[in-house]
Amino acid sequence: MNLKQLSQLLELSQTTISRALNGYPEVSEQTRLKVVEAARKHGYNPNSNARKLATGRAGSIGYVLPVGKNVDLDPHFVEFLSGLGEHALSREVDLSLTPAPFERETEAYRRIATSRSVDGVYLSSMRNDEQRIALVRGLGLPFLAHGRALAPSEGYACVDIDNEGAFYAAAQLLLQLGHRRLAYINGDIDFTFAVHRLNGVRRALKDHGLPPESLQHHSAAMNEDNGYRLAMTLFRDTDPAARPTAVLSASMFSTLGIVRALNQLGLRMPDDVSIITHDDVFPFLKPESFSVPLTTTRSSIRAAGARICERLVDIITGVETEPVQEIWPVELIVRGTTGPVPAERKRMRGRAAEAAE
Amino acid sequence: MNLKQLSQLLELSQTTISRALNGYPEVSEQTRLKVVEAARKHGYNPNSNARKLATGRAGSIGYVLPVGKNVDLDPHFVEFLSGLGEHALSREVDLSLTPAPFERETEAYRRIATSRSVDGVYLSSMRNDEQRIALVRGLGLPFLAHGRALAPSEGYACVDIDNEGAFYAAAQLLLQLGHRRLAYINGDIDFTFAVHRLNGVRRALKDHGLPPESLQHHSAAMNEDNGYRLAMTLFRDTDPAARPTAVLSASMFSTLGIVRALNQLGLRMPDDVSIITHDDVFPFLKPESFSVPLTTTRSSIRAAGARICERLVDIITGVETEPVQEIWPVELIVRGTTGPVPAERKRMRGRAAEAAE
DNA sequence: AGTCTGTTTCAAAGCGCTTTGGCTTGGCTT
DNA sequence: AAGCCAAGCCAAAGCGCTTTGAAACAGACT
Repeated sequence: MNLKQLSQLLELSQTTISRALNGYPEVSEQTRLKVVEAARKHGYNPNSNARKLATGRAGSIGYVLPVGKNVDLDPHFVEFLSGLGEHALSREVDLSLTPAPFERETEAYRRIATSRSVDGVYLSSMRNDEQRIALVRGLGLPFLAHGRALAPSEGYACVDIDNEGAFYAAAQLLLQLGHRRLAYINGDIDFTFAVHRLNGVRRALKDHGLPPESLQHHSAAMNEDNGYRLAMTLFRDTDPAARPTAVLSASMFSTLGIVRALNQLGLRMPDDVSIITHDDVFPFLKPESFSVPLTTTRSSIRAAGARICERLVDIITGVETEPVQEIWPVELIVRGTTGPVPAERKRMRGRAAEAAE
Repeated sequence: MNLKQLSQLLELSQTTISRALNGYPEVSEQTRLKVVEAARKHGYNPNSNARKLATGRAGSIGYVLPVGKNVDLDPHFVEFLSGLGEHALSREVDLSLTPAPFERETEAYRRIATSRSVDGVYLSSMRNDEQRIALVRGLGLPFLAHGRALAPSEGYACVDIDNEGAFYAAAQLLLQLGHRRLAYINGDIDFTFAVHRLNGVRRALKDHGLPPESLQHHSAAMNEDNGYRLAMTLFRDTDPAARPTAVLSASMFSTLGIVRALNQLGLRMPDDVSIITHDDVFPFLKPESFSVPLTTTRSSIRAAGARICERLVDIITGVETEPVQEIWPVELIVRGTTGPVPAERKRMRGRAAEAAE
């Protein structure tokens, strides 16, 4: 059933049917009702490709899906997608994923843009040497970034969290608890979020008058393996006197591994080691689900997905005109894995003992 | 730059250009070269919507994304997506996600079908009361199911793993190790995979002449929380003599929780409790990444994604005509969490002691 | 020279929708 | 009675591509 057939059936012009269904005012309420009813009854739906061609609007937002034998779509993506979908629903937009290996990414964006298959794209996993902003802008493709680039640092729309602020606050808490030797098990430093977070930690150290050497920084993909491996290096292979007393972790996955290493080495949280982890709010892995509930910096990646969909649609439809950089604050939630530095703890126990005598 | 402009530029008809670019034989090699070169140079890409309209092919496969405030897109999906994308790449198909809340799912499929926005869909998370197969078939929408329905049990194309066989083998191993009281922490029993797995476990028990009561079966969404909660119920709240000595777990996420509970209760694997888990092969959470490496049944959900994309394209293009049900075998991989039943273990230690005297 | 065959090109007709511009109609003003 | 306006409808022209059917041309064969 197409428009022509329906129009013949109703003995009305295609124009009228189209207008009736799309809510234009030039059609009487009476005919509109008749049309809508008939369309429902005969299961008529406009052919989306014809409509797209006629309007020039695709009604969908695009994403270039990085794929390849060794590329893992990480769970952050699906959580983000969840949020995006949640909002997409209310705006009736679809999501079009174009798989592309890293080396053909540019080509993929180019194709998306010139073939007009989507109205706009969102970019995520921003890198330090980010090329895509210039690319899609040059292609005239509306876009919204999840995260920020280092350069250009302004002049484009984005949604990001205050990574630097979050890790500044986290490091500050540890410093206030007396910790003087910190470790940070960061994500891949090629990504800007990792850079921002590191900046936050370093700034906190500096503000406390500590030298850069008081931080041991490791950067690697955020997964259990790396968390375990790096924690083992930190705590097994180093001089106990030089060991960090607190660890910042960029992800709950890394932390799974860190906790495993600590357990294996017989180190306890927070008595021997304090931990603060960034929590992206995964429904399937919660900070409370650890042997000791994790102290975390928290920001829902899903909420970001929903917001990004919302704003991207606004950008596409021209509601949002100026490129605004929206930076979300991040909560620091203290649970069980943060405590006074061991020496301090000992001293306090000592005092308590004295008092008891 | 569109076809018309390019044709004027080259002083050739649109027909010739179109044919040259699409590899039809009716155009001389010389002009083809000229056309291809000019297209590349001017960055011409056919408008995808116009092409879709003209050909009637969408060049993309669809998926109805379940969303809603309380619906979690689980990590299985993203892994699956990874595989799908990997293959989609080589076939130049896109992936179109249509978000829909559960109660409007039917409507979403209907809309997808009548609007011809995709060439076919894949269905996943098959339920016991599966309605979608009849629905999409009725709509004339080519499809491929990931997993099987209970009814209809045949007559449609699917890719599934041998869930029953896998859990039969897993239960059998435990029984051979002397375990007589098993627990199975299953996924949501509304899904067919959970039913198949339960069938496998029950069949193994029966084949060993054990009564149904020797299995404690719990069904819940597969996450850390539920794993922890159910394991606590099994091991803390029950009479030690009636406690299961081995646990089957449907997912690594559940197992994270189970292991946490066991740790907390001071029970050790495999000395006190044996565990076998199903492993979907997540890159970010591996069976080796547990305090004791997990014995697992293994099947890559990512590989399934790739295969499903491949077959769905075949189905759409008419290469695959008969609906084949492809059932993949599942490996059982013995690692550290499976051992003899505690009593047996004690007896063996007793023997060893006797022998030593 | 005339016919035939095969190659290469083209004009034009869709695909199914939206949208422009114009046409009727009836009611209202002057 | 003539003129005007808004409301409601329509025919037709796109949107940018593919594909059909026909034409033009060259070379080969009578």
